[in-house]
Amino acid sequence: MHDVARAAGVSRGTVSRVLNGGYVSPAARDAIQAAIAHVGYVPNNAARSLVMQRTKAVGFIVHEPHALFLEDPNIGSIMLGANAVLSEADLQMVSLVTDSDRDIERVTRYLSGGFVDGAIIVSARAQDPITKVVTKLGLPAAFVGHPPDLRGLPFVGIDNVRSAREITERLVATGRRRVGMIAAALDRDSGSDRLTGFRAALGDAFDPALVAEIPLYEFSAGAEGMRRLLDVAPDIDGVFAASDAVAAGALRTLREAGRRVPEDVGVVGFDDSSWALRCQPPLSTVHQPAPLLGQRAAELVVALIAGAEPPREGILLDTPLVWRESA
Amino acid sequence: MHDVARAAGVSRGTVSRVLNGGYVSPAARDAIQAAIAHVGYVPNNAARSLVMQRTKAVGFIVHEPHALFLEDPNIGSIMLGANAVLSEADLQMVSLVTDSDRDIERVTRYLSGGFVDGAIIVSARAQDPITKVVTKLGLPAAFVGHPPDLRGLPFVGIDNVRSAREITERLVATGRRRVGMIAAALDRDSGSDRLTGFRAALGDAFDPALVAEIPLYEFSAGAEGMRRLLDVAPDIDGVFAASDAVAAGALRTLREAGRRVPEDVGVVGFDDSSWALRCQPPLSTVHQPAPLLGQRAAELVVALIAGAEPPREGILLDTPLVWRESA
DNA sequence: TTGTATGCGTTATCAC
DNA sequence: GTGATAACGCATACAA
Repeated sequence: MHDVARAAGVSRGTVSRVLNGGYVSPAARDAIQAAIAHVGYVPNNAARSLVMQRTKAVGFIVHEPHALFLEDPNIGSIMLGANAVLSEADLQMVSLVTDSDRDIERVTRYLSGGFVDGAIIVSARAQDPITKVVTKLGLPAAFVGHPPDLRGLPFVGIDNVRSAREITERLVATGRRRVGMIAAALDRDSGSDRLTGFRAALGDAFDPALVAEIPLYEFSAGAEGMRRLLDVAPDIDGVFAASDAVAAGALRTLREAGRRVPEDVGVVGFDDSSWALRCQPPLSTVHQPAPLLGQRAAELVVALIAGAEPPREGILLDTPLVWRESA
Repeated sequence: MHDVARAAGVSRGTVSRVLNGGYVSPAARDAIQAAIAHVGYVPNNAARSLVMQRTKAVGFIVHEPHALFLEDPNIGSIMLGANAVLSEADLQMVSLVTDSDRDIERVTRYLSGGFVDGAIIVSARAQDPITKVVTKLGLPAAFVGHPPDLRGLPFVGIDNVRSAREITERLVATGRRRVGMIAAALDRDSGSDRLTGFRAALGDAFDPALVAEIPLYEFSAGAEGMRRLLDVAPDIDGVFAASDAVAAGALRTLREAGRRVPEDVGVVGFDDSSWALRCQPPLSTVHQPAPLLGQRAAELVVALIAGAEPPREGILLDTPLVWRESA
């Protein structure tokens, strides 16, 4: 900047003013802009954030061991949704992957070090180091997903229990007698909530034997889960898969077993991701508004950064059923 | 920090020394650490980078309009590979998504503003704003993929021409007479190179009519491409799909058309992504070492940041064929 | 309208 | 070993 000021024959203060839009004469402005272009000057963000106390950057963190970046079709959409509104607010979204404990430790340092003005955090827990540092620092943050122990912090999510109950009821309404579930990720709230909803829908008809548990929302695990279901209940005629990817796996197993879908067995999924349309037949499923989740979360942090009061309670988004041909 | 110094009864300089590991008496050290814990002090990165002239952060940029984060199964693996080595070097990887022209402009500002010490850039072009700013600033950077116009800049990639030629030759060697290609993303070097390799493998037997062009590496586009191939050449008995996702789409079309794979027509893909094993039958394909790509690129920037000379030429990684049951 | 001076929170170079 | 003090590059209140 010193160079620019000298080249333009003005003081550094004036240069700063044209950069930030203050009072400056047209003549000086022109000279300075020419000088800027000439010396190829770029302002130093570190210095700027030091004095401004803000970076115009917002962190996007998926706090999940071994980044399910690769697995979960929703994450990407959430990211893009968040980025859209952050971008509109001229905030740079920086996404931080936490693939190991060491990463988590470094990310917390990054957050607390003042590199970002706020953060969006996907799938966190209250006892997480990241959640802790956020609350401790009072960093403007919004969470996506709502683990039971996170109440009190601003979040946006969906009602997994209710969605699961609704789609199960709809499945039952197609006349199924023996309906089971491939339940995934029971250690996460999304997974256990979906099972809860399924159970609620069935009421007395619920049969624990008809629940196949798998660790993750994965295609291959879904195929395996369906195999187990078929073993314990060859007469099964309805299946609620905990996600579309899981449902796709189930479909594969059913085809291999010679069962027709939806004639012999009805299958429903969850997410309404690209899997749903890619399946044969296309899946009936719960629409999860992933991009909207990201948008709302971003709007939250933007408001928080602007000084707004954190909302008293979380935001729950609608999850309409989309009925296709698999049930 | 002022608070810490006062609470511990020392000067700020001494506090800084225990943080960075300098000579300091055990007594003072203990007092300071206690004070740090007590006031909940966290160092300010902005101030630190301002004086240190480094941030210990590296940008990871996928420079592709409308982030193919969602589409490309490789990106995630490249990211994780890169993060692994950056993490090892205690560097924070921050990934920047460019989903619009506005994003691109903001990301260039972010890069030039000194928020990162280096960058890894996936699928860039020489005339890109991002590439330009990188070269102009002399920012330590490594590119993944090697568009023809990028020579001179450090990169790591694979030999698409050769890989495509090899797998096509292998496909022909299974006795196929009429082999076609579903060529995707011909506007990108990866896409056009794979077509070039395919053509080279076939030599005189190459028939332009047997090339179906699709815009992106997508399942549904693959299904559509296969449909077109079947129209122009019902007797087709071999297909090279430009990616596994494309091949998966082709498989769907073939099944719908009543063709058996590999009996009636042999199909091969590219990437060796999760699609390959998910297909029925599992795909023969070209293994693309995505995580390694990320690792090597990260190693490059780490070396560059440490002051190493940029390598004279790019690094090309091996792409072994993996032969399964689809051909 | 513009120049000057001060401070943002650290590290690093000195003397002590 | 430790305490002052000068940068680092910028924004801004104040003076001119």
